Amino acid sequence: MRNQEVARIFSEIADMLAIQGQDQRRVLAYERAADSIGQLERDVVDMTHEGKLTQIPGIGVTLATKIEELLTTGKLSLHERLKAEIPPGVVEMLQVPDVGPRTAARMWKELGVTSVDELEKAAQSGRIQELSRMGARKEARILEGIQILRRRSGRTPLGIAWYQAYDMLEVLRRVPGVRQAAPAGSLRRMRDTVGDLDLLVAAEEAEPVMACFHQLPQVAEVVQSGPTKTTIRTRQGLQVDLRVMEVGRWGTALQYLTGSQAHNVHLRGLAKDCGYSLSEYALKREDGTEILCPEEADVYRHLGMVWVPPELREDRGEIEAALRGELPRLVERADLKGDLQSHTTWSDGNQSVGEMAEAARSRGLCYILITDHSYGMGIAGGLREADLAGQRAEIAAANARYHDLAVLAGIEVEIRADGTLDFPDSVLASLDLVVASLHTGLRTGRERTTQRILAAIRNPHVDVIAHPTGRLIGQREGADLDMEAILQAAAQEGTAIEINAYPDRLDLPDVYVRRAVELGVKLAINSDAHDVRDLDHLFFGVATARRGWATPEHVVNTWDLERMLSWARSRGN
DNA sequence: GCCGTTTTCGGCCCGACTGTTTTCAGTCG
Repeated sequence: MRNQEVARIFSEIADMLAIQGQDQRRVLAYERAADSIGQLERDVVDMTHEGKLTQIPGIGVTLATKIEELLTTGKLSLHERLKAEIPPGVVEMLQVPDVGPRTAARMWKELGVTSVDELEKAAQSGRIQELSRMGARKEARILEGIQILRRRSGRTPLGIAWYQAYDMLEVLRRVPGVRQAAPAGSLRRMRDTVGDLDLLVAAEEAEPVMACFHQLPQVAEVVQSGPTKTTIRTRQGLQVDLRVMEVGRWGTALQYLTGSQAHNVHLRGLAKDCGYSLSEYALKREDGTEILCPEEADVYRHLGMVWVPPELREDRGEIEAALRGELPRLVERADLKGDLQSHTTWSDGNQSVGEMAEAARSRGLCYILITDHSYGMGIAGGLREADLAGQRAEIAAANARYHDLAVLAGIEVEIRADGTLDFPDSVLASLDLVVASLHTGLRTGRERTTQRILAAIRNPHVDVIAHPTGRLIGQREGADLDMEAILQAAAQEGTAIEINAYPDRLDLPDVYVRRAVELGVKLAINSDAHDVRDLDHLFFGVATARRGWATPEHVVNTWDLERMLSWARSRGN
């Protein structure tokens, strides 16, 4: 059973307990456990065998026992019992915006509604507004919520949400009186997908900002609107929250709005221990006097710690590390000296070797590895052995043109079904670096897929394993892999694991980056550019690395050319 | 439900907006 499955069951239990009106704390405990397991960098199965479940934040003895039951029997008695008591459609109703556990329970108990479809019928027939403390408006909201739910297409990839947020912020920044404007929420934490956009503006007056926000061309509908907070839905169906704050409260507001929820809860608990109450407005002493925090760092400083980079704010140990003053110096885009995966017209890229080289140079890189596909990737027009000489000539020509950029000869070689590679070792040895990946047979089972990758990791000519899980965000789950075995092997062999910066991939996913960093695995942040513009995606790859606590030292393409090549040569090239 | 050099019991973050209400519950983040 995979972590996501355990997380889903716990989350369902939380929903069902909430519908039953049970203690909110108990509900929260299950929600927290679900979150924690969903973000776990280790296999929960392995953790169980090692007897380390209670080391997972939010997992105590009771929940650890439940996880064991789930993994041994494939079922959880509490879950089964709740499922027998509450119709599944009632739990589904929680997906409807503005329907929470109380409303769902009342619909079920008082109207006999047991599905979203029945809820819609009840609303259309006016039965909901007849209930006490319900009204026509609430009923209309529920109907609207059902429509939104049916249109909703899930979470938005970071690479798309990022540009949408910046387009809106660009306009808001020009409103007179605006001092600062920034993204917050999961977007600022650079999660691989975001559920909605959170924007924060500091301004002398809120009204003009809100007025401008309402009139943005992206707005399809204003969902709610108050003096300091407005929620809209864009034409693409993305929800955007805007909060406007006084200039002097920027620090607390940005901290609050960035989250994560778990990070904030922990931080506010800490504030309480220090005799403060922390909100988005200020740190408040017990006598009611406020300490304003114009900058985010002020908030952390008052609580006795250093500023925590947003990418780390998931309550995964960053607060403890910040209190000790031991946060890592995370890798930054400016640390990258090269890119180790790029495609050209020799396979499925849009530009020539020369054009890619120029684009890399103009983005401040000192080296770029040309990695066209090998022939096994037939759909991408992969290279045959005979093509390599011609490509090498182009690479040599590009090198002759620059004194400040090295164009390296590489390949993205296909890992075949049996774990062997498309090219013999003799060919691979002639290249500067070899990147290996699999594009087919991702669904052939955990054991087989893991073995294929392990074989490639152990090949001394292979320097980098590209997009290891093969996931395509929002389209395809990653392969079922024994990631722990893969990372252990990579650590032992010195093979680098790629963090593919393509916004659809961001693969290795952040939770495994964290584990890779713990194990001392070498990482490579690569654009996988098929077009010169794709080189800009490196930024998202860096963000993913940062979310996994990676420092420049972990990332081979922050190293200068000499050191990077000497590592590659030590691998057998 | 979890968690702890204040505690093994008694805490567990804080506020905006909405709707149906004359003071607050529900939802959301």
